[in-house]
Amino acid sequence: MPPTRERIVAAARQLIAQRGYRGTSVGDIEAAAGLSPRSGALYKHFPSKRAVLEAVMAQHADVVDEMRAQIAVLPLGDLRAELTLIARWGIAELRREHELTRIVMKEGDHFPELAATFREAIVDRGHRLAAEWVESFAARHGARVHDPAAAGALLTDSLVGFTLQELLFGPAPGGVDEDRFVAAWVEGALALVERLVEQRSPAHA
Amino acid sequence: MPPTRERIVAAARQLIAQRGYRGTSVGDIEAAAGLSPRSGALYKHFPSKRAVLEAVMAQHADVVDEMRAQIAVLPLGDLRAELTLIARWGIAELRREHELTRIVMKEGDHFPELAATFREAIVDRGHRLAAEWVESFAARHGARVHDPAAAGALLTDSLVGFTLQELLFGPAPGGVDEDRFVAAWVEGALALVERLVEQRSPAHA
Amino acid sequence: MPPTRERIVAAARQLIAQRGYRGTSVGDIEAAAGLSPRSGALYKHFPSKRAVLEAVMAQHADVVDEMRAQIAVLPLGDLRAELTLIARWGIAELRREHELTRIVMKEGDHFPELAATFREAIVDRGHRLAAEWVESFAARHGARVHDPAAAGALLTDSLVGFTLQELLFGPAPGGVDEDRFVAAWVEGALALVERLVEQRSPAHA
Amino acid sequence: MPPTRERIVAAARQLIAQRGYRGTSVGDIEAAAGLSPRSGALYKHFPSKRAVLEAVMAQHADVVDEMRAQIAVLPLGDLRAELTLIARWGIAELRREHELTRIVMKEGDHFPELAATFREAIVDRGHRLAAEWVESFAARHGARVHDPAAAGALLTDSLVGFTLQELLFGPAPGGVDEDRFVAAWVEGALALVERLVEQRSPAHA
DNA sequence: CATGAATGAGTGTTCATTCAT
DNA sequence: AATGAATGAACACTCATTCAT
Repeated sequence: MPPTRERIVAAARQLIAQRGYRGTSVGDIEAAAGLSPRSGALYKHFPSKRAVLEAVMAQHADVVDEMRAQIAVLPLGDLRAELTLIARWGIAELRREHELTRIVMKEGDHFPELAATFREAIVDRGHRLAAEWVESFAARHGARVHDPAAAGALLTDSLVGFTLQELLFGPAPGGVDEDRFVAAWVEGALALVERLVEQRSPAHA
Repeated sequence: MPPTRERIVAAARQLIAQRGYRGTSVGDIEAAAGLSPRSGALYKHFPSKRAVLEAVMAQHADVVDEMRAQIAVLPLGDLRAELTLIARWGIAELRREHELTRIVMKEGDHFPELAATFREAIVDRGHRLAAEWVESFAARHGARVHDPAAAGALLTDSLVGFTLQELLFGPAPGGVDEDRFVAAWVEGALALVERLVEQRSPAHA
Repeated sequence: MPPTRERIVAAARQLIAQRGYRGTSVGDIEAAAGLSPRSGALYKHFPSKRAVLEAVMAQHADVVDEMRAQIAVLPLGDLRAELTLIARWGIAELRREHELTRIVMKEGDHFPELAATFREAIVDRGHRLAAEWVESFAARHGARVHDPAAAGALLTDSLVGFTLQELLFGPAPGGVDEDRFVAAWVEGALALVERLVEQRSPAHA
Repeated sequence: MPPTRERIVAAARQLIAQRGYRGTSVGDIEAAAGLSPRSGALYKHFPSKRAVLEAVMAQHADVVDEMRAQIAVLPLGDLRAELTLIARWGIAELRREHELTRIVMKEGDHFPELAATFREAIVDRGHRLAAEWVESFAARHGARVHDPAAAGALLTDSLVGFTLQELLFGPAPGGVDEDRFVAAWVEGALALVERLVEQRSPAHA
């Protein structure tokens, strides 16, 4: 059994993601961590309820570091295959952060540093990665793109939008599932980058 | 001054969007509605706190109906102009629902009917509108599209993703603003639908 | 329809007997009196909730006066028949006062004058009547009784005990019903007064 | 100092007997139990206010068991002495249950199980004991009684009536005190059982 | 390190009462 | 005379936090 402190953090992350910060009582966390509920045992490990939430967010930095490592390994072969991989990987990553995302959605207003951390670690990084990919693609075709950041944001935000809706509402009954969405996204991405390269390369020449 | 009941609903919408349902006390709502706080005056107009939240969500149906009306008036001329208008209008609509969206993000878990209503009224409708637009565009070019629903979801979700991030984190400092995002979106949409039409149209063969 | 004031008193008596004073809200009384609940309409007729209770008790004096009149009419024939009549009439009277009795049981602590009034009007009167009957019976047999008040109390309190239990617990399932209780009471009363007369008359002679 | 739980039960019994269930606030009970009022400390020991009332009634089962033990020890010598003892003991027992009785009178409507428990534990038991006594008395004289249950109810209910009036109104000023009432009761009981035996015994024929 | 008891502030809700209409 | 809205004080109950053991 992991040490009590870690059990508390894990329990808190799960509960807060489900019920929100105010909706989760210290007693709930204690119970879920295997302590006797309402005993105050949590306070041997954290000075306050809020400190537990901060620990939950802090724990998150590690996760983000893992992500960075994985990204380097992306294969470069068939363009369509590459884009499909990117899309799937992005969705998977966002899903892995469901709980943290939920917490940010629920408590971001009250814990702005928390929201800021999350944005830098996940969102901004995603935008930057996508922008870099667009630029590198253009470079591979000897072209330059007018606004690669915007293109990156577009590619990223559509994945984010899809995932957040799934998170908020569950899978749509009769809606577009991941496979179809990814297929559409790949087609759109392909169309976009090819058009960007076409548009700009003649002008540049 | 609008009648008390309406003031209560307005106050509740704002407060709950900011602080969440549990974070907003009946006394807070009363105070914000110009009643004396902790007086229980709210209960002359609603049987419970929860009923206030339901009224907040109900109020929303009207908004959606307005949307439908506006959409019919969309001009059909220059394609790029049309898409720009669609994007701007979609973002504006989603922004208009910021508060409701916030409430759904914070309380969707606890009030599933609320989330379901929101999904049907806003998200699903958006998807359907976009899918219809794609199909009508293809029809205008005598073509058919493989998976118009997926294309519609893609177009919609990217706007949703953009707006939700803005909502969650505020405007990104040094990030992509609405103008640039819309420009990228229009380009992407254009590229996508043209490619879809080419791929599928018999003319292509 | 009787005037509002009377409807309020009637409604209050019933409700307070059922639910107690604190368990009955002004709104309940208003509703039961045909006024719109929680409107405060009661206060056009009474200065306070407590004043309503006082009016309920005051109304009671009339009832007691009726009792006095009936008692004179008691027939004097067969002794067993006479006692049976007394028992049945006593039980009936106590039952007629069920609601007031309930109120006294529930609220007597808080409204001592109310309890005192009730005692004088019902209990003490019963005791006195019974004592007088015992004495007159002894006189009819040319005897005197040692403690007619105690004998009267005994005869009265057994009826009271029977009725109060019925009131508190409802009719006992498989218990002794009114007919059997009255039969036993008559037998007991007969045995008692005959013994009292025997005991004392020889000593007196 | 007895443990907190017991102090709460004791305080609750007293307060509820005086003021009724609704008239007694959790804060009142806490204060009377030596806890800080309105602190919610009671909820460490009971899940709800109602549970406290139930504990008060449950406590009562022990008392009844004691009664049964005492009754077995009743001496069998002089009949008049035996009856006097029975009467005094019965009155004493009923007085010991004054608080519980008050609670049943005030709250029996709202807590029917409570009233039912009380009835079975106290009233029905009393009736049965008295009926058995009458039968055993008749048996001692080789006779049988027509309706021993009714006779038992008569003997019991007169004691109950006496005690309830005392409870409701306090000792009557200038009324019949316990000594005189008991004397009358013994005389009545004696007269009754002797008459029942005469009536029914074959010796009478 | 863990527990049970305690505390005081707070929550949603009810209610007697007042007042303008 | 009756109503609907408003008020402030109460109530049952919850919770974050502290402390002695």
